[in-house]
Amino acid sequence: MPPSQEPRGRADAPRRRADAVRSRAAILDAAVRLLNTRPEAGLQAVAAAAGVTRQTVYAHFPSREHLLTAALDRVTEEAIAAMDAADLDTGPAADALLRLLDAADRTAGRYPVLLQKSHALPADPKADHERHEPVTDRLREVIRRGQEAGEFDGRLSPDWLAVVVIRLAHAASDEAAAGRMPEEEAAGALRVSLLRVLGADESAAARGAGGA
Amino acid sequence: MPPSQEPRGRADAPRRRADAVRSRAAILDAAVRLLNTRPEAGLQAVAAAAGVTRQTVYAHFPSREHLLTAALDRVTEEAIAAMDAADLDTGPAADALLRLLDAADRTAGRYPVLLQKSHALPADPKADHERHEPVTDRLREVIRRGQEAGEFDGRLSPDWLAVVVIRLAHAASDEAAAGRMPEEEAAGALRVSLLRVLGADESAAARGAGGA
DNA sequence: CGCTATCTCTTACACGGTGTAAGAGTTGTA
DNA sequence: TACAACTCTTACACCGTGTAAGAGATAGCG
Repeated sequence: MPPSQEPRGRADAPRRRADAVRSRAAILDAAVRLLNTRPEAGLQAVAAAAGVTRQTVYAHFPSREHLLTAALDRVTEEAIAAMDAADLDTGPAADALLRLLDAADRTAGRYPVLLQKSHALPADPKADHERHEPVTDRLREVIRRGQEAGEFDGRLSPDWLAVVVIRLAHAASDEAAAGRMPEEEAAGALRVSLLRVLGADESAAARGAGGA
Repeated sequence: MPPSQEPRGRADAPRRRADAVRSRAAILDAAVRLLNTRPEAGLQAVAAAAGVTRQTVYAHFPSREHLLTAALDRVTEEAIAAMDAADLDTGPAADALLRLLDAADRTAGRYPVLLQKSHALPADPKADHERHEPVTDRLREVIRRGQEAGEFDGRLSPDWLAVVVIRLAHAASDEAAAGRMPEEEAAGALRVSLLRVLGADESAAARGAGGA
């Protein structure tokens, strides 16, 4: 994953110094790490964890909320990269969808607390939705492909079905995390539920049963 | 809805005064009203809206979180009452389920912001889950009844299906609220999705199509 | 009606987090 | 080396939470 933000093509940008990028990265890093285990931590603590003063944090991020947003963007990028690594245009759409969920879950599973509070705190739900767009885009495409191939039923729109898939995946994940369902049972219930709501015949379920 | 908390059978309770209950109710009332439109409002503001001092608030609720919890309990009670008013043991389970969702949605729709932040802020998800138990209980029962009558498929557990129903209902509600789907389309998509995941044949969907 | 326990109000303080500000010191880079 | 960029130190104002004590008001009892 390339840092992807230093040589900002902008000609009017007054050229950022090397230690500035280093500081920014350290802060963002500390924020992700610390806020994941203690979401209510103050900027003081974040700064300390980054080996930096609180004022330096404010030098890079105008407010707590901005820092939060940047941290979430970082995690989202990671998830997107993981998703792109699992080639979604290959094989049956049902399998691709399960691979997609697996990739997303593996990344998201690394930041449980942070993600938990993410769609809660951010004040305006619009930014949250936009952040997730790249994720739902890929999901939508897989669903659309499955519908066109006759693998999924086409009466419900890919947009709605993408939302449904995400919600159900979260539901299964939450139930398992809360200990109300064994991990394995949750995965199975999720798979069956998804295939049903997608209108796929259940033979597809048997094929995918090998995965955890 | 009876107040249901004054003559607390407890003999050791030193008898609460009338203005105390009045204050408590006013505070709770103001909290629900105010926090619903401005969730970040301080206790100062809540107290003012209740016509009371901040200290009086602390006399009734030891902390902000306790007040929040009490306010959510109040709303939950209201939702439960609405659900019990729609007799769920009558008629086809699919219809009962839609009535149940309608009742819940009508109540929850009155407190959009409050409910939005509710499952976010509460720090520990356990209390949140317990609060919703009475709701999921009723939902589970309807699902179980439908399964036993052969109306729904029985391969997925009522526990999981209850969770699924709630999540999908929230999804449809959110999509409509965010303007990403017309209200009517969201309701339709929800109905079809629910019946599919419940394993009900789609003839039931046509019957319920009259409701908004 | 009057007494008393209860409740409310006023005032005050401590603490922590957020955000702003200015100046001195340090470090990267031309 | 010299300048610009960056960081650090120190300091302040503001707001929300939570605690504390005492004076004042009121409900409910006999």
